[in-house]
Amino acid sequence: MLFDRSSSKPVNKGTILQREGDTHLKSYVVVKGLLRSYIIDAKGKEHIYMFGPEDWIVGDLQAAFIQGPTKLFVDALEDSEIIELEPAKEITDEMARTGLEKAIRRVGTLQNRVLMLMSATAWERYQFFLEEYPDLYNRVPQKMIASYLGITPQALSRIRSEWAKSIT
Amino acid sequence: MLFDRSSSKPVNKGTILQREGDTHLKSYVVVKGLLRSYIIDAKGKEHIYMFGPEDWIVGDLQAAFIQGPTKLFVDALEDSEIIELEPAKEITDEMARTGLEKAIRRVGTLQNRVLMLMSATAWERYQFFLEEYPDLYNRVPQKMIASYLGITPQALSRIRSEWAKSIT
DNA sequence: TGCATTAATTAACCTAGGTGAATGCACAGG
DNA sequence: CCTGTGCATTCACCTAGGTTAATTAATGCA
Repeated sequence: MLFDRSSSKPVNKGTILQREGDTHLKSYVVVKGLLRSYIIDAKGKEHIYMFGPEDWIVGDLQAAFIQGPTKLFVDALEDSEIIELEPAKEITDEMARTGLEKAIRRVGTLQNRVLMLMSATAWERYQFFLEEYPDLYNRVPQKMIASYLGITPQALSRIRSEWAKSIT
Repeated sequence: MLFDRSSSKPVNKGTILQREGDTHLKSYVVVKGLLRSYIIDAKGKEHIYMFGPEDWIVGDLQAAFIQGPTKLFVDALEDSEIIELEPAKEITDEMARTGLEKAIRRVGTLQNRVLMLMSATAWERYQFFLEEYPDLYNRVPQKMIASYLGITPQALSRIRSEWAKSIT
């Protein structure tokens, strides 16, 4: 899956690229840096849906495809370089093919995540994160890792300190 | 999304259509009846990944696409009529288009599920199930609903009895 | 450089939901 | 018609992780 890297544009850390309710959704190819997508639930709590380090594609595939409003926010956790993929009026055969591949890769990621969330303890979830995003554990604040795992920052801190003890 | 319903074949309740480790994976269009897919985790526990009532497509999209082995089992919870979609050697433009639509629909379902699993209490999960599969609550045993929600049958029983009390 | 804000840690306490075990039901097979 | 097996329910008990709050460590930012 190749993109024209010369057309990438810079976004500063903290920039919000997509908000809940937005339509005409783009997708974002991360050339450099780090994006994330997240929701804010009915109780006002933030839940990270996915991280987007280099080479990942971030966006709401589903809402973009059906041209409905999204529930997901997207913002930049680091100064980044991204390529914006415009929403298509007309889907070409070529687009369907590359889109299929992207969508299926996403299904795989989500499938693992669902199975993980249904069966894993907090400690196992942390292991899962370390495998899924090996280079992120010291790039993102722990409260965000916790949010991604569906646990509190305190619980994550506990896990890490027990783990540190266990290897002494 | 139309299929040739005349080519459907019957499967008996209890038939296992796909096992962990299988390759050359088919997808199954449910014409009538009910399938489910599930995993068995490292501790030997069964977790239902999705139900497949009428008009749903069941299978491991990801593993089928990359032609790897699956982690998912698929079996029939009722006597059913299904259409088997063979794994494709060559993906035509037409297949890419319909496949894209299926994959994206699946992404949407999984996205909701992830967000639900990360933020919802057992009671909220049950509500979610009732909305997602309105006609299934009295078609599948409660222990399977519990397995789908990621809670124990006892917890589901508690929820239901509290709910029954609350409407008295 | 200092001040203000946010992140991480730790500890005490609480609660939702898990575990194990007992009981009653339902229905499948002989 | 009986009997076994598995499902649902209920209860007592337990524990992982949530909550609240205080303390310290980082990280802006002026």
